[in-house]
Amino acid sequence: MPPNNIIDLHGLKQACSSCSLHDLCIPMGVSDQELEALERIINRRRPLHRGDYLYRPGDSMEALYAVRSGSVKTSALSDDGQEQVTGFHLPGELLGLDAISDGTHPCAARALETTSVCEIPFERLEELAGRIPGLQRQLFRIMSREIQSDEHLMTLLAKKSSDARLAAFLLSLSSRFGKRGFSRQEFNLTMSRNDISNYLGLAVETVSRLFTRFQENGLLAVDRKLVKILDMDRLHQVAGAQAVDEPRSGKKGG
Amino acid sequence: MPPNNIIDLHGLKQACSSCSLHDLCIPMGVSDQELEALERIINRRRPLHRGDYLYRPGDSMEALYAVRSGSVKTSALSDDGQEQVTGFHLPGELLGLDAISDGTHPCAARALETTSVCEIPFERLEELAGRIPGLQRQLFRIMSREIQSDEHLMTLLAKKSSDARLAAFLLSLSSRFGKRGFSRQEFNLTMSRNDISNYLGLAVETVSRLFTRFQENGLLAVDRKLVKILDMDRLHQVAGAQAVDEPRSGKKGG
DNA sequence: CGGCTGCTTGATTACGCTCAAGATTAGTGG
DNA sequence: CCACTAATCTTGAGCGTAATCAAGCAGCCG
Repeated sequence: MPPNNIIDLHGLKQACSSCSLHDLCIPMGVSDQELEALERIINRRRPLHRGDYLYRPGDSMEALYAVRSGSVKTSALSDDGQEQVTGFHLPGELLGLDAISDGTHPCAARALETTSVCEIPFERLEELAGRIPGLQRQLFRIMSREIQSDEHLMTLLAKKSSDARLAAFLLSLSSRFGKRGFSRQEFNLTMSRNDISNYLGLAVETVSRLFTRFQENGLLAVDRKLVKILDMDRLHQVAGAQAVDEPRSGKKGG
Repeated sequence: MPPNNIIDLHGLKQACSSCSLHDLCIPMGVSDQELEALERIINRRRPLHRGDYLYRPGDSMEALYAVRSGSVKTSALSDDGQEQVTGFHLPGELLGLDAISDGTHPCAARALETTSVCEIPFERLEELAGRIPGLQRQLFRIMSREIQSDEHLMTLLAKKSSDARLAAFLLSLSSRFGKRGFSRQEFNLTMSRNDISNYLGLAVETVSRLFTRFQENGLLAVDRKLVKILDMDRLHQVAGAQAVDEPRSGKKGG
């Protein structure tokens, strides 16, 4: 008989142990035996299509979600009702951590492309974490990392010029793609220019102009959604300092 | 004999059960019995003076800290070496959550005034959390709340005008002081204008001008560090929408 | 093929920054 | 307690970056 610790929905098996995201996702630092217990509580959700909501603000939080493939955007509504994109999530990343405190999702999560996720019922995860120290620790670590990266983004928004923001954004994507075994030089932006600008606290027009300028300056080759990083070093410089970009005309970046 | 679950350092007893911050701090949602176990691992630190570091970036993280009295500012160094203030922490708030993932503090924590903190050795806290479900849950909640409030700040930095930022900042302080039993209308800013401007992603001069304008418009009465909120409703309006402030000259807020 | 949405480009505006100087406060030592 | 210094804060003038407004272009859907 089929082992029922491997749930088989929609004709696809899933198992953390064989998952390529093992090193990035929850299982990291958990023994094989403990992994089985974790696998037993995880459900596989039907794949989401572009634009589908994984959850909406106000939805009660029953589970965390780990992205398996595809990508997801999370966004909050500010007091005055406008959207603020709070993050883009790649395979191996955990969604819904901000909902634990209230038991209700403060954010929306929407698929940017065809996306599949693992659903991890939170109560059972909590219970398991109490019994498996390595799992508890890993959850603390993941949440801590989230806080750290939020602080990083705060710094970006508070202190950096528009070109530094976009450069840092591209480098972050590059690095995350690299960790997942994809190219660090060339990748597809699954989100719209609008999403990017929203996330970075800029106007769409500014982001569009920046892509053009980065391309003119030989930092990137951009073809619609496809981005090729041509000069990683200079991109790092642009991301680090403020407007150290070097436009061909000699005038200071803007 | 004195119960040795109440540690007595520097002549001061401490006990979570009798602490006025009970409802805000870790103990919330933990039974009396479990509280004793928590109290046993918490150390009391000698009070910090204004400017003292609780920890510095790069310090290894051995403990979390709960503010008991006073206030603390946390700040990170961005790639290009400038300071970014990431938060101001009032009594009952937990510090050091961003250090769990690496075991190293990415931020500095500095006392803004004479401040006392509880030191909570993290390894022992983790171990305890594994045995006390309510404690584990409360820790997840606290970290989740931190993520949520970071997202809120991201929205502030990405979308709001300068006056909305300052208004939101003051309202946040007001609400937090209120929860601690202090006045919501009148309080002291323990941080410098520089710290505020840094935190809000503005120039010092802008913050200074905003205080002046808020006062001219009858929103606040400001006397150096002392702030009195005169019109809470309009301050909320300013914080919510962008530049809905109504300067006497009739020109739109800027 | 037509209508739509998303993206790009241009012109102009404005918000908040920078630079600069002066005022007030806090800190220090006689 | 007061004088002196240093730091913080306030105010003003001018500028620059990115937003806004406006139009045209390209890709994508039915």
